[in-house]
Amino acid sequence: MKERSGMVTIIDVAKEANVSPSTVSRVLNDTGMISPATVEIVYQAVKKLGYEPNVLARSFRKKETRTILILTPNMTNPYYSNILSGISDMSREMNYSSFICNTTAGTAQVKEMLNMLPKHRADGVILLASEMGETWLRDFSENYPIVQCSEFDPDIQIPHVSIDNYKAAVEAIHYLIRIGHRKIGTISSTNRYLSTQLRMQGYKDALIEAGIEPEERFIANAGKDYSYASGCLAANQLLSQPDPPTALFCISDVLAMGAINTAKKIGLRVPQDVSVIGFDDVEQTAMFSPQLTTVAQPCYALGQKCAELLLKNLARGESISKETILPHKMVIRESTASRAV
Amino acid sequence: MKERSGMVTIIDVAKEANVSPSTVSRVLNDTGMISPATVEIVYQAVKKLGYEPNVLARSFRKKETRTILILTPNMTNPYYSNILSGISDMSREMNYSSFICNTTAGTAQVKEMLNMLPKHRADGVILLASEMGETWLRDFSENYPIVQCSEFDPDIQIPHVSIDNYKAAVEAIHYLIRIGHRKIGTISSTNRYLSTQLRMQGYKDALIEAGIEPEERFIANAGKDYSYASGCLAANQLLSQPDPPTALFCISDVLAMGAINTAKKIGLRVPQDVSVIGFDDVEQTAMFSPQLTTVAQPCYALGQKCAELLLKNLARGESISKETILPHKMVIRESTASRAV
DNA sequence: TTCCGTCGTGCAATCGTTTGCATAAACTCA
DNA sequence: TGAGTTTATGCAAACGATTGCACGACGGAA
Repeated sequence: MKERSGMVTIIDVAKEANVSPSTVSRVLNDTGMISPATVEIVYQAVKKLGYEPNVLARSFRKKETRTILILTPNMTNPYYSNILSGISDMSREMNYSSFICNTTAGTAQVKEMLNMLPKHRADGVILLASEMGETWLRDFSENYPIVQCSEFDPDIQIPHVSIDNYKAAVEAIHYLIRIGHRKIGTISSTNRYLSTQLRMQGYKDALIEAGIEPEERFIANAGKDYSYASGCLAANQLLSQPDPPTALFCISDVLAMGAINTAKKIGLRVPQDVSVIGFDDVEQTAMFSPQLTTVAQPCYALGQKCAELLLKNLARGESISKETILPHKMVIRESTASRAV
Repeated sequence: MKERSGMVTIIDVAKEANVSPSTVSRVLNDTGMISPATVEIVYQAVKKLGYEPNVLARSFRKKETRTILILTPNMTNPYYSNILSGISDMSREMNYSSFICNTTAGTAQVKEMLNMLPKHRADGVILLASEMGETWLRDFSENYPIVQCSEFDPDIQIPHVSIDNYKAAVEAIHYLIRIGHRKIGTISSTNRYLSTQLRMQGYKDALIEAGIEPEERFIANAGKDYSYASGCLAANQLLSQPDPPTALFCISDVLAMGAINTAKKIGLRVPQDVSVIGFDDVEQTAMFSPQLTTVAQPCYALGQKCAELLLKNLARGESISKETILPHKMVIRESTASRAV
């Protein structure tokens, strides 16, 4: 790699254009009044010298990085990667860059990464998937711009964007009941996400509302990781008991796929013997066979919205509304079938 | 959000510790000689005031951002997201941050993003999936540190990390031949990736080596996007002809899944009637049914290696070796079966 | 004691922009 | 024509860290 050709600064441009650095700066930033003639001259000098403003110097002076931090527990999971994609694209659209960081290691790592804000390495942060009970977050949010995506803690009023998980669950169960199911199980999780709690509540309430008493034996918990393997395990527990459920509401698509493959292994046909509903609607649900019936979350839009809220606050000082709910949608495909009542 | 409590600078720390700012700087950076006593005093002052160095000022002065740029055509595709994850984790380990940018819009967008380097917004760049023929890249690489992941152009000598695609394809075809297949088709793509070209060459050479003449009618091209839908289309073309192939070598797992589901739709059983091999070994291959036989790429490690090479160059001035090949691996699962000869 | 090398520290310049203030020129309007 | 206003520009001081250079103190060798 050859030595970078002597960096050209705003001073060089000023000299070339026979004006002061201030004027060049004003032209480039379109701030202050400058005559059209000068503008033209400056642009020509910029072009002639191939000047590129030093973002570092600019950021330093203006005390803004035009960069946001995104913390995600995982970036290979399609649910998160779609959100990340939404955030990322919207950021660029609004002339911001974004640092995406895995925080697999949990709270300690989150805290460590959040230090980027006091260090002036980022202007604001979007948190994906924070668990409940992190009260220290409130203090942090009083000092720095922050938006939470999908998950939040109702007791800690931090601006957040999500879907209505309770309603979504209720709708899913209603649908199963409507097509004739009475013995409806669920594969939930032991994590501390609000969404998990709300979906469980929706599941129970919808059953009760229909006059069906929720049964403990129809409820199974997958691991915190929402992994395929733990979906298999949970499904096995539910389906291999005597008088098993005829329908399963899973709180994620991956879990649902595990459930379906497990059902097949046990010798049950999906959807003829058991119906399965997933949650999220990640791409692979349509490639899976049978194609998954699921509750679709607008992941990409969720991400976009988070970025939009945060950046409008950063760039224009607009305050961030505490709660934004985006619409979900039941997508009925092949993994559910009606049952003669 | 309340006003950030008056930022504390290195000068405040210096005052508190009764030393000069230079000394504080030297303590914090562990550069130059300072007495243990002073070190102690400075650290106490830092702690007492809750001082966080202003990264912006530091970067500006040192002319380094400790940030790398990663350009990917897509971040939701699990193949890429695993690489990104590897890069990302390794960067953090080496105390660097990374900007991840989608460059869906193609070359123009790549060029635009690469401008972050002359603008001093990043110190180096990792390119995922560059197509061949981008000769302007050579000039760029002479001025800035750059590493290419997976794809590169042999005519443009830029440091790169990848697997041996030719050999991998040859192995896959050998395997199919060994288990009794003679009519072997391939689903390739019309993109301009070197990997595509090499895999095609490997496919043909392996057949010829085994005394089988490659037939045009056994070769189909999916779209440039490697999408599921285009995999379905290509498979349909291949399998619905008279005397169809008994095995399919697909250049990506998603394509393979499309092929398998299409085969099923046509009424062919996989693997009994037709064997299918994928490429990449993304997570979902194991959740798919039948589980996919495929050529595994070490995506995460690929990413790690790229980051390691780039960062060692950035941080320690080590030169980057032009070519790094990581091992691939055939993973035999359920989508292939031997055929009575 | 004198000389020299090493150690520990401070001074002040510097990095490239932005921006508050001052000012000169050009207009407006009575 | 002169006073007041607007327009266009330059000057110089920041921003917060790092770092080359200088200097005093100290220790050991001659």
